[in-house]
Amino acid sequence: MTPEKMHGGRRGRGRPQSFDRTQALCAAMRLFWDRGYDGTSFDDLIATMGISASSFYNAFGSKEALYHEAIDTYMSVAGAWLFAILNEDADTRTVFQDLTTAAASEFTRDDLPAGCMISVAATQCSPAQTRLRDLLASHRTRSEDAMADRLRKGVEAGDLPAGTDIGALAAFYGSLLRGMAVQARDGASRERLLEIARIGMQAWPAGQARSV
Amino acid sequence: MTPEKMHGGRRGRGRPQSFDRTQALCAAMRLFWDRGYDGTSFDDLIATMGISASSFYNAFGSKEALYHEAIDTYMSVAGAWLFAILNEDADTRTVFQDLTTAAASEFTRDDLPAGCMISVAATQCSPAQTRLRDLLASHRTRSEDAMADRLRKGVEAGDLPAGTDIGALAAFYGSLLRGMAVQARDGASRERLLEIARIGMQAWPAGQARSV
DNA sequence: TTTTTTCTGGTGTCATCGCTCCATAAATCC
DNA sequence: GGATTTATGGAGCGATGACACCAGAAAAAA
Repeated sequence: MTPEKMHGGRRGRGRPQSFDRTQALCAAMRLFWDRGYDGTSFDDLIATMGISASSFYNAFGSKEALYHEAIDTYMSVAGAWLFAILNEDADTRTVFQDLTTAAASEFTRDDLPAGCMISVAATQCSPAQTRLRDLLASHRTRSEDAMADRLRKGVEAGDLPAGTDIGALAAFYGSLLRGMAVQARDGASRERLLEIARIGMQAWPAGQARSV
Repeated sequence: MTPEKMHGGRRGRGRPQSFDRTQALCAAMRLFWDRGYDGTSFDDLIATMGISASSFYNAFGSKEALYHEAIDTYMSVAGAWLFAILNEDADTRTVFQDLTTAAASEFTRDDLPAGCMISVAATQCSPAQTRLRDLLASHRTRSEDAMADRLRKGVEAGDLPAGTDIGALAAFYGSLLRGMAVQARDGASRERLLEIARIGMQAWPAGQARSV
């Protein structure tokens, strides 16, 4: 085990890295986000990250290891809004309203690639990438489970009818978010995504005031 | 221009093909459907199709040309249910109800790959595949436009309120279908997809009886 | 300064990918 | 049957992908 490649601690003995690891990782994340795993070549990566092949290999181990790190970074940084909103202290309906509208905004930021890095990744891939596919699918499941948990709390709090099908409702909003991610990648505007979000909230259980 | 590689007419002059072109095309379609364009290699293709490299190249021209043919085949065969339902002579709400439930069934057939070949394809790809990405995106747009057209007829027929935002509603159901396609690829059951479809129909405009 | 430890650029390697060429086999037309 | 036309199998090609190695450079520790 190497001693974690000096995390800020900066007390290694030899020559220090000439590049910012975090920054390089972020650059890689954006590239993977935009082009997917297969669509991003080794050469693209080191060019974008501004480092040499050996530095790359030395600092990140392999393309696949870097992808894992990029996913983790995405989950804890760029995709953190989802879990943050699910932990909001608000009415359950409000939480999901915020969730869908935030998705519309986050999927169309002009400082980041469109859509979501996880939502649609590795749904079609070669048998050699089964591990990657499973990883991505598990992340999707995790997001959906988090939504289900929040819905369950909503039922307990009386925000939702007792008989509400938690799993189905979470799957519905999960589907909607993933569909919105595809739309975003196809170039849909933020306004269009907000309209989709608004209509999606019309499906919220039990009688609300409705309008179209 | 070669004379269309003898379509059934069987009146070419030289040695006849030893394989069924349509059947080989179908096999290729399934492989592309399952693994995507990048995830499907030349060798995978000719192995599955049961032909040699030169036969492949002779009969289909290139991997990309074959992909185009596979997409066309999908649209006119495996994905035909969508347009068929949109042309049904029924109440607009019924049409969309049928659409979403049919999607649940079609996305989980046990004789075909899960999900949809078009919905989620090439959303993340290398710059070299911009053409492919645009092609897929245009197919998605076409499906959504077809839904919008049907909704417009619904407004004209009085099935929907005059002020209905056609584009937004079509985008909503487009998103839902694409999300369902991802769920299907991740292994969601037909029942789960039907639940998603059912909830999606709760978002239908104007006061319907509602229950969860 | 010397030693030690680590980073860095450049080059090389091995596999795979999509594709092509060529000699040959198998049909049809005369 | 002979000529013509087309398909087939097999070998191989150039490009690219991901990775590995090595000699040298640079900084901390002694």
